[in-house]
Amino acid sequence: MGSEVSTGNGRKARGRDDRRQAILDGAFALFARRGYAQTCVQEVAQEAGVAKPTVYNHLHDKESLYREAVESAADRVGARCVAIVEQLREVATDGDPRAGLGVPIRRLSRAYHDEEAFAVRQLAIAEAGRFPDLAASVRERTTLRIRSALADRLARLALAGRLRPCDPELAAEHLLALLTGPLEYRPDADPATIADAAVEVFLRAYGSDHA
Amino acid sequence: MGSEVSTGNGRKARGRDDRRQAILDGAFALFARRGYAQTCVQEVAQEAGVAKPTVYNHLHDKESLYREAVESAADRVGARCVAIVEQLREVATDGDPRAGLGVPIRRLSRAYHDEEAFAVRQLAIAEAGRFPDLAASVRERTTLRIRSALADRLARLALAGRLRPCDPELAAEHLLALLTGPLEYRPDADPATIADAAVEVFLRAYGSDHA
Amino acid sequence: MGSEVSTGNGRKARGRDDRRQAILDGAFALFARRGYAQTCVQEVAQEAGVAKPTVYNHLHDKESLYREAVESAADRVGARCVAIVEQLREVATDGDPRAGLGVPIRRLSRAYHDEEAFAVRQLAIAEAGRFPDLAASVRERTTLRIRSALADRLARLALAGRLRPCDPELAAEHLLALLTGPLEYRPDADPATIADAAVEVFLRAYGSDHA
Amino acid sequence: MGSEVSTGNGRKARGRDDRRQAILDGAFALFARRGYAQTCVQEVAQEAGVAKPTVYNHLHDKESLYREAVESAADRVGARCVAIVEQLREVATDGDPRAGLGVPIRRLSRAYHDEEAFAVRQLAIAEAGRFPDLAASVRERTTLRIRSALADRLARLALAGRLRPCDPELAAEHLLALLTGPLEYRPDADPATIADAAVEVFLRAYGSDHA
DNA sequence: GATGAATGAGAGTTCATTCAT
DNA sequence: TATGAATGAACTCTCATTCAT
Repeated sequence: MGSEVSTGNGRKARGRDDRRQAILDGAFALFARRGYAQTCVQEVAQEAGVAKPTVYNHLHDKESLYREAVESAADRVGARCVAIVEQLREVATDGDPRAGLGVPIRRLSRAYHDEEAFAVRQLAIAEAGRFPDLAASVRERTTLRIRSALADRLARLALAGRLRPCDPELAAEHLLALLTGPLEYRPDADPATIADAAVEVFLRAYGSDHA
Repeated sequence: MGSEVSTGNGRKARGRDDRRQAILDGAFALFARRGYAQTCVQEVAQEAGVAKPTVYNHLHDKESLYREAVESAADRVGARCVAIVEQLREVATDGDPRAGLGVPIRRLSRAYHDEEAFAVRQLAIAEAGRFPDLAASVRERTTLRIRSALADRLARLALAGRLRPCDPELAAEHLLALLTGPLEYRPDADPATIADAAVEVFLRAYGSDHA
Repeated sequence: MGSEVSTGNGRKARGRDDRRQAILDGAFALFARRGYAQTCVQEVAQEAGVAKPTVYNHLHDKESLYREAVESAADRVGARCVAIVEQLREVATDGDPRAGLGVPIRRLSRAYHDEEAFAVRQLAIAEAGRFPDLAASVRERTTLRIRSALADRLARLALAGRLRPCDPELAAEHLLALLTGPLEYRPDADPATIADAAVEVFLRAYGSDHA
Repeated sequence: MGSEVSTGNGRKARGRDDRRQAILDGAFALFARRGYAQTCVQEVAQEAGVAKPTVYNHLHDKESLYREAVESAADRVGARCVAIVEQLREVATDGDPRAGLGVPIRRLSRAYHDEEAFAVRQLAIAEAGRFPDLAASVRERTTLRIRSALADRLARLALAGRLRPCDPELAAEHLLALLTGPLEYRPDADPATIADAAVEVFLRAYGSDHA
């Protein structure tokens, strides 16, 4: 309660931001379901329970609306995945790498292939013509951020002698590729199974010889 | 006389198909550059040097136009890649696998990541809302076909003892993933370099022990 | 204050309805002059002094526009004719029926054959293919309503012994047919003359014997 | 067989006319079902089993096609009705007019209200905007021709003292009106019943006093 | 700040009509 | 003469965006 009324300003501002976020979330859902051109601002307004001009008050035009909706969702997805990668921190530096990697990588695989993550990637690519830099922006917020966090962990493992010496950035790319690639071919496969096979292959290629 | 008739017919029929293909090719180029909604049929017609209704005579509506343009290009890309994979036939069954794989995989990497291939994948995903089955259709024509051809080659290599025993389908997926994944992170990287690293990792994981 | 509000609301609401009615009236005039297909929504908008989408805001599409324009005019025509028929109320129950019927039937004849009434009937029939129920709807609003009012009057006359006993519905149909029929053959004839002949024949057939 | 091959010219010419008439008949059926604008020349061609340009070879453009199709059907309808009216010739000049009129008028009623007759009247009115003189042309070919034939018969009856002296043209209009009018109000009524009531009323108004 | 109403611009689609064969 | 193919011209409808309240 205290926080609710802490300041008149705070409440208003929070209210504004909430409404803005509600619009963005509804917009993202609609864009994901129907694509940019099929989704009209009218519908976004309805979904958020406001009138059309209100949408224009918060997001200046349809393009901003799209961009911000996608980037906002990308941040969410990126944050989720990075949080999982960072759980590799302690567990993975000792013990059998296979055991240490297994569980987190499975979780990463699931998070990286859930509905929202797919939608973010799709929307970023779909309108590459209209938003030439959106794909890069989303990549920054998701893939690169995740790769970076993962490379950190792999570097520590290599330093600890649990992986053979390697370029950690490239190793991370390879691990993520092994995670993502097979789902291209079998969209209905179980991410966990894919993950286990990926770890297997990754360790055979990158594990230290005496492992 | 026979040749006259057949030529006459052939010319006509060929003429029709040529025009149709010209429309599809122009459409694909425009769709790739601007996306589905931004591209108007008028422009497609201009690009192909015909009038708008002619486009409608050959392809029933804008949606068919898109679908057929994308599928036609997908067939082209698939055929190119499969042809390269099939060059692995002779070279790869003897000698050092590294040497045998290196060149064709580099070529595959380039073919798999050229402009047209990118565009095909992008257009298939971009309008998943409007064409729910197009992505699958394109996957069938490109990725799955290529994976299948590659799995054939890898199976022969495994049989020849040049790879460790493995599920050739999964091995193919992994090799292709190692080829494709890193380009997601560094779109400007050199496909050849990527390819070499991919082969390196692949062989460390899948090569027979005494290699 | 109450009046202010109600006026304000009234003005707004009235303004909306006025604009809607203006669109319908303009549309009816154009449809009558050129037919459904020849009239484009653009012109309707111009005629009403609004922009094209405004027409679509008020009437959902061209078909609704047509239907509502015709039905609205039909209501007008029906109301006019019924009002005339109801003037038969007092005059016709005593005195010479010929004298009592003469004037109102002349007026009815004119009202039933004025430009708007013709147009309504024509537009209802013209697009019977596209609007299979419009003809019935218009008949309900005009002919049947008028017949019903006229049958009421004739029933009273029969009850008063001024007409021979008869089915008033059928008698009304016959009177109206005698009024309308001849104009089919001579569109330029004077409705009043036609009316007098109709009354003459009607009374010879339906008048009480001692008249 | 003889007539089939009587002359090469005859056959050809007959073939031409047959094809032309087939086109007109198909066109009339389609126009009746869908209206002028909804019917496209393509469909008319299909219905007649020829290619589109063939239609243009026989009938110069869509407007001629419509006009000629409607007029041709109008001639058919008019001829049928006139033939029936002319059966009044012998029967009606002696004996009870009621008996003499009854049957032919029933038949006329049916012929005047069959599907084709309705369609002809509808198509003539429907496109009054585009073909300002078509309604008059059709009226000439149907209503006026029938009225004229009927007036002839009624004149003979009057001359024979079986009807009171009257303007036969007007009397014919009135009889036809009594026949047609009630069907406006009850499209599903039985034409024969209507006809009987019409004859009843007509004779009460126009019958000679001592009948 | 939020809304109902209005609009300018533009796109897909259809069709009568004409060539070239 | 009959046709397959091509086209110019329209027209319906939609939508992002802006006023006035």
